[in-house]
Amino acid sequence: MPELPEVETVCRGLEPVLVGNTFSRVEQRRPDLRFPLPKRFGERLEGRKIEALDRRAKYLLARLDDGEVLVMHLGMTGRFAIDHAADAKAEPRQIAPPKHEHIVFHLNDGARIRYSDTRRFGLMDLIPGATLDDHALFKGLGIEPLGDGLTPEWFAQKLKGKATPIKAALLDQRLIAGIGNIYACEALHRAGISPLRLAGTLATKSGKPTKKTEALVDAIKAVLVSAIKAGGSSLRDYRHTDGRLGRFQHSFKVYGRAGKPCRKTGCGGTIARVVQSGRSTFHCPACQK
DNA sequence: CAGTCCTCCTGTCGGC
DNA sequence: TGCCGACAGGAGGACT
Repeated sequence: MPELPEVETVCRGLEPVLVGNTFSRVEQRRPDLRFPLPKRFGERLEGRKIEALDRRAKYLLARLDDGEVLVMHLGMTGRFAIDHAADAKAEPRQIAPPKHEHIVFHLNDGARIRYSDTRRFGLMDLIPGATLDDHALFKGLGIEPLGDGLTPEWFAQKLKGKATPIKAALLDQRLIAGIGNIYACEALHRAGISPLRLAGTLATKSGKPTKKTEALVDAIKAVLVSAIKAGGSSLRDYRHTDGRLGRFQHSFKVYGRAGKPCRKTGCGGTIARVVQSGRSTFHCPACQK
């Protein structure tokens, strides 16, 4: 579910509540999400002040005052909801928590942050900040698509000789980190590139960028920036931390639009759905080459 | 090594 | 209605 724009939106929603605040108590209702939660997870968080909240790829990183980092990933269905201090106080104690609400962070000022995750593909871990980059989750993670590193020259060099379809390359978090199924489809449509095209054909033999490489780099950045501005995309589970829905799903040109007309001006094509490496790809065969 | 497929888990939706 | 299969935003790990 949540790809870079959704995680970024969640990060911006949590930041003003978390940063400068201190965990007073953590309710942990099951021992694991996708992986076992760290030993003594709650106790290790209690009393810790949150100094900063960052996003890396699709991960949220809460920097704690003891040098540890609370790493959080939303998987497919992870969701944070904030109860501000006044609301948390006003509401009577719940009789039974919602079925898939697994973790509740209580903060010193009385606010609560509730994490729910139906499918439990999310993860949380506590990792020393100094070793974060060497941790298995982050070692080998690719560059940020909205950073300075993503240039046509860099991308062409990476794609050179690749025999995999460009759609799969966009989903490979070891190259560019943060793009998921929706934004891979949307970026390719925006760039006029077929998702079936082999990645290596987006560079010259010597690894130089082509017009297509440039178009794709521009499209990736543009679609992610637009989606962040719209507060992400809401399909099934994704919500802002205040419960609002994202709006970018209304701007989809291809995702989820199989059988509908292509929205590119003057194209006249029909959006098709194909399956690539087990996942749905939406594209317009008429204008994506 | 590169590339592909399966799997974790729960819920929903469409077809018969 | 009920049952069954397909599918859903991710990504680690096991294959070939």
